[in-house]
Parts: sequence; structure tokens; C-alpha cells
Amino acid sequence: MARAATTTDVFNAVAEPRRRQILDILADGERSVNDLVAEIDLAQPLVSKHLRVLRQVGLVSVRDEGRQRLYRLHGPALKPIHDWVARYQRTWNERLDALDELLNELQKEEHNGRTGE
Amino acid sequence: MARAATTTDVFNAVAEPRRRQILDILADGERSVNDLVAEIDLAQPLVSKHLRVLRQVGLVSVRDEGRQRLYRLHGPALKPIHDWVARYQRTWNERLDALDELLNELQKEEHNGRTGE
DNA sequence: CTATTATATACCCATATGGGAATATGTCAA
DNA sequence: TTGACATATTCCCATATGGGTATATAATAG
Repeated sequence: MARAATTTDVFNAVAEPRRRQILDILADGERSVNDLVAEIDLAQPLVSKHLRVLRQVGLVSVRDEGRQRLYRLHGPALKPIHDWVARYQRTWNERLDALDELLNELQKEEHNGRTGE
Repeated sequence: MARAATTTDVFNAVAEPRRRQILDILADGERSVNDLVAEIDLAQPLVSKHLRVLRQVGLVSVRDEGRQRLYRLHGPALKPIHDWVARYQRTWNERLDALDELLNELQKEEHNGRTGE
């Protein structure tokens, strides 16, 4: 076996800098393939390939508009990564514990003071 | 060029499931190589190889103890991933905007009420 | 229908991968 | 010193990669 396939999971898909770059651009809004080709310095076929990977792991969706294909970011697919990393966040952010308490506090208030919203 | 080297950045290092598994174990505390070999089902040389990658990107540190080498998690190395993903978090967590406001609020209080702490 | 534009796919290649097995290195014990 | 234990390194291999170039497919224009 070589490395795990990039299309297998989001972690691998996002490990490639070009693909993160594409996502960063799409975060700003829908783009056609040529738009992306213009914004990053990469040949069109390569952009298409990266988009394919991103599509396969659910990170982007496509919409046909005439002869263009408009790609749109689908952020929720990143949640697994976020969830995994978040478990380690306390390692570098000591304020998180305090925030935890605060959130619990607020949740309590929400339950008491606004019962029935 | 093939894929970017795993040792290049944290994103690639963490793209490998085995390495995430190792980190997950180390999150519980220091471990020797053999401890890790026992906990995940993988041959010792492979564990050593994965540890090497993790060391190279700063995700773990080593400490010699007799003939053992104790590996320890170094969480802050994950911060780049966290920071990158966090930018997209609003996509799936609508409550974040509210939290933003809240935090700003608190920061203001902190500046006014406790000036000089 | 043909040409042009937009995108995707197929092919080739150099390279890094992760697993496996064997072996080297390092450390302690007898 | 010799042997057992712990870990790292080296070698080989099958495979997936990402880039490049050429080409296929799709859609619109003329």
C-alpha cells in the first residue's frame, strides 16, 4: 500500500496546499473553473483534478450554468477536522477552560430565564 | 513531483490515520514506542517511522529514559490546522456569530471594569 | 453543421508513500 | 564480554500521487 488515497477522507484532501488554496478562494463565493485557473497559477486540467478530489470528499458542490461549471464551498465537510483538532486545542489555549465554564453558565441561564423560547 | 512530502507540514503529517491514532494515544500521556506498538496494531518499525514523521513536524518530542524512548505530544504544532479550519467554522455553526458578539462584550468589560489587572 | 469556448478525462512520468522483513544501534543485565 | 531488550534504519515493493500535455466531451455562437 502507498499512502491513503486523497479521495478517501477530508484530511487527505486538505493536505494538499493547492486544494486549500482553492477552498480559500471559494470561501469568498462561487467560482467557475476558469476563474480559479486565473486566480491560482495552475493549468486548467490540474485545477479540474483538484476540484474532483474536493467534490469526492464533499468539500465542494457544482452547479451547471451554461457551459460553465460553478463550484461552491461546502464547509460542513470540514467539521471532522475541526472536531479532531479541537480536542487538542487546550494544549495551546489556556483560556479555553474558562470559556467552557462561561458557556455552561450561559446554558444554565438559557434554560432558566428563557424557558419556552 | 508526486504528493507533497508528509514531513513538509503538519497537514500532511496528520493526514495519515495511523499518525492521528498515535497522537490520540499520546494525548493521554507519554508513551514508549513499545507501548504504542501494543496499543495500535502495527509493527514496531512502522510505529518508529510514523513517530519520526511526527517528530519532524514538531508534533511530538522525545525523552530518553534508559533504553526506552518516551514520546510526548506537542499539541501547539496543531495550531496551524486549527486556525485554518476555524475560518470555515461559521459554515456549520450558526451560533458562532452570537458567540463572537459575546466575546467582544466580555473583552470590553475586561478593559473597563478591571483596568490594571 | 462547424467553430469556439469551457471543462473533464486519459495518458505518461518522477517521486514519495506505507507496509514488510532484515538488520543496525543503543542500553542494560549477568 | 555476551546476551536480551528497545528502538531506529535500511532495503524492497506496490501503489497513489500531482504535474504536464493531448484529447475528449459539452455547450453555445455563427
